[in-house]
Amino acid sequence: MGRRKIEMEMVKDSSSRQVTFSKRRTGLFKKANELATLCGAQVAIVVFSPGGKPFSFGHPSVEAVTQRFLNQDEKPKVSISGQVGSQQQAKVENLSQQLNDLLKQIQEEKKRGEMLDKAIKASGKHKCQKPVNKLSLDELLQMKQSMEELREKLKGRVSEIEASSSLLLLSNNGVKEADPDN
Amino acid sequence: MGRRKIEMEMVKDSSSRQVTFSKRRTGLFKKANELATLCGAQVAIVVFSPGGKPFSFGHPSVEAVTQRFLNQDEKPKVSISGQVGSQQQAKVENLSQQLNDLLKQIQEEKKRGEMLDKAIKASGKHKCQKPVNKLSLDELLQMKQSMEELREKLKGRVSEIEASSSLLLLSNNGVKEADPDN
DNA sequence: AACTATTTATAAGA
DNA sequence: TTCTTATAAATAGTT
Repeated sequence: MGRRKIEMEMVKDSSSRQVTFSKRRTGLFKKANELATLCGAQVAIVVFSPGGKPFSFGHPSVEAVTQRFLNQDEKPKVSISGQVGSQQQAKVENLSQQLNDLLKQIQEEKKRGEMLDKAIKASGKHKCQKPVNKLSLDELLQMKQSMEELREKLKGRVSEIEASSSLLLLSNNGVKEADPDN
Repeated sequence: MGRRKIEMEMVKDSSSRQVTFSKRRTGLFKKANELATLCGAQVAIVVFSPGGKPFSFGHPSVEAVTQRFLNQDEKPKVSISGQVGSQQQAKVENLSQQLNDLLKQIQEEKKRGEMLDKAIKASGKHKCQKPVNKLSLDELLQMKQSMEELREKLKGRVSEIEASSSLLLLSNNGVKEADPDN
């Protein structure tokens, strides 16, 4: 977005990279602030510069966003209890199992996709002797579209789940704002 | 940045606000990805939509960045029954890792889908009007159906996992004891 | 979900 | 670093 278009790869010169980082970090935080203001959304960002320095942005604050889940519904404070602990453990294990299942099913879809590829190549090889008719081509295109839609949905859902897990992690540890100038 | 300049205040119309959120969230994540790529920086973002849905972006992952962030200014953390707490944390981390892997596979799938697109267009160029042999056509139709069925299964499964995530969050909330601000 | 007219971000340069 | 400016990119309104 400047005098010239730049390749999307690591800026080689260390000094230039630092300049780019500063400019773009400012831009990113500005965008985040706009998103929060315009949409009433809550946003939390943590960034480490190439030099390893931490920066953060939060609206209303990094902490507020990470604590949101906990403040959502009031829960009676439960003291340390082996029983609660094992319930948690069971839930984590159950969650892991479901993720495994999901993984397997996605792999199955991958196989099917590969078979689809073969079918298409095969029909192409025969040239016009046994070519694909319009109907089957439409079917293929439909199939492709539905697959892409599925992937998009999955991607979105997984992001949401990831966010949940991350926030859980944060809430268990506590969060602290970093000084942007350090 | 569009047809007209807009005021930096909450978009009043709920529907428009949702559209604006989607567009800008996409833009924000793209900017974050560029920052990470160009500068070799680590970035983590968590956003709540006006509707309350969580979204996240992370490079290399939200977990990796948040962990680093939390670890840098290490605080003596009061743990209920220290052992259980760290076990839970380890499990959540592992869970997050699995989710990351899922994301990667989905992205790989997307690439494959793009190649499929090319293949379909290529076969379409031949303008072959003759139908494919019955066997392969049946195969294609079968494949399409099974894929659609799989799609439904996956959608249901993801919903279950989301529900489990919520339960997990709630259960952990009940056990939390240490002050998150420390 | 695409499409443009504009605005905004920013890569170079000073 | 900060400012300037030519250009690339994001996006508001529209379809």
